[in-house]
Amino acid sequence: MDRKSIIIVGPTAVGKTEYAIEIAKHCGGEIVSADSMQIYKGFDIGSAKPTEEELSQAKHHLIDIIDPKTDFSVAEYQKMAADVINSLFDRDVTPVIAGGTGLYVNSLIYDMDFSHTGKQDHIRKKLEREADLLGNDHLHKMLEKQDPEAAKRLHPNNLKRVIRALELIETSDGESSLRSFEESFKPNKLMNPIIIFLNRDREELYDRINSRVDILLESGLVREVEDLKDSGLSNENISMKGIGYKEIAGFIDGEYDLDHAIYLTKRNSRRYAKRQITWFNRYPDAHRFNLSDYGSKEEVLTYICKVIETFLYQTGNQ
RNA sequence: GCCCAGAUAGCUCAGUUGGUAGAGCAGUAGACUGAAAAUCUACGUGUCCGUGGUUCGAUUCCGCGUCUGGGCA
Repeated sequence: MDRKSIIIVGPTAVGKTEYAIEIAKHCGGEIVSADSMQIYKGFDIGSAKPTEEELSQAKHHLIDIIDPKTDFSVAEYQKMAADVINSLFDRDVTPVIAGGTGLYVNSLIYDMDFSHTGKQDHIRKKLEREADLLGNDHLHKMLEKQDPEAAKRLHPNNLKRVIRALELIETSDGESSLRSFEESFKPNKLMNPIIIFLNRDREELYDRINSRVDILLESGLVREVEDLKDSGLSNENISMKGIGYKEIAGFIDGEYDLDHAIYLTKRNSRRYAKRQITWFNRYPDAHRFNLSDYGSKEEVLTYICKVIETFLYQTGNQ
């Protein structure tokens, strides 16, 4: 039996959800989300989760399952996704992995190893304090002494990364170090994926992002953020750092007016889309589709499905 | 109609004692191994409103025009 999977990636608001559903229907697959916000319970409007109607059209996994008060990370995602994907393979169902979180997708298609030390809160806090007192360069110099390779890759101002690297050294007797992207560029042999990279002309994409933010507000985004805060979530929770959430939270806290919150949400979504495109541009084997080049959704789907069919019915020889 | 102020990057504006210009924001490009919707790095762009004059040289000074604010009638 071939263990083949389909991966749909692309920037926010490009239309991944609807295309993933069509593709899943077309090849009898089930959708596995690779989205770091849609995974949280209660983050419905701001993360643009699929609607009830969309959910009923294809089975979705890894959406709406994590308590937003807990700290979640790629490591957990990788494990959960692997379980889901394996169970789909067992049932001879094609996984259609869809989402915009590049690191999550990488954790599936590349051999990324998260078995070493996890997050170490006390060390992290200590180092953060040190950076505060002595400056970013100080921590970077510390890292340089103990792991020159990692230090070379990390800019001193990228505090989170520098701290993470030091955290690894402190907890593992210098054994493990922060590994580079290149080093882990080995494909995960269990996956055998075909990657579909959906994009649009920049101007059109930005128009879609801007008007989607307006729609999210009309659908009650402010209310959703208020409810989340009432339920005990604070701005410090990782889940609340999502675009649309942190900006509206600032408005609710009285830092600025709603118009400014909307402006920030739109701008940050645009910048995020830009970063996603940069990330997915690194996938050498991705099949790219610029949706702006086609007359209709049906037309694109014809082409996409053709590519997928060729892939699925190739006899696997891995 | 008269008086005053302004017109410079996509936007808001600074500046050039006359030698064709720079900040913020927007934008563009990139990095990424346990926060990733996070975090970090790098980079432009210009008929300096038009027109005539003074000048070796005008975006800068002067005249006229146009437009935009504000005031007075």
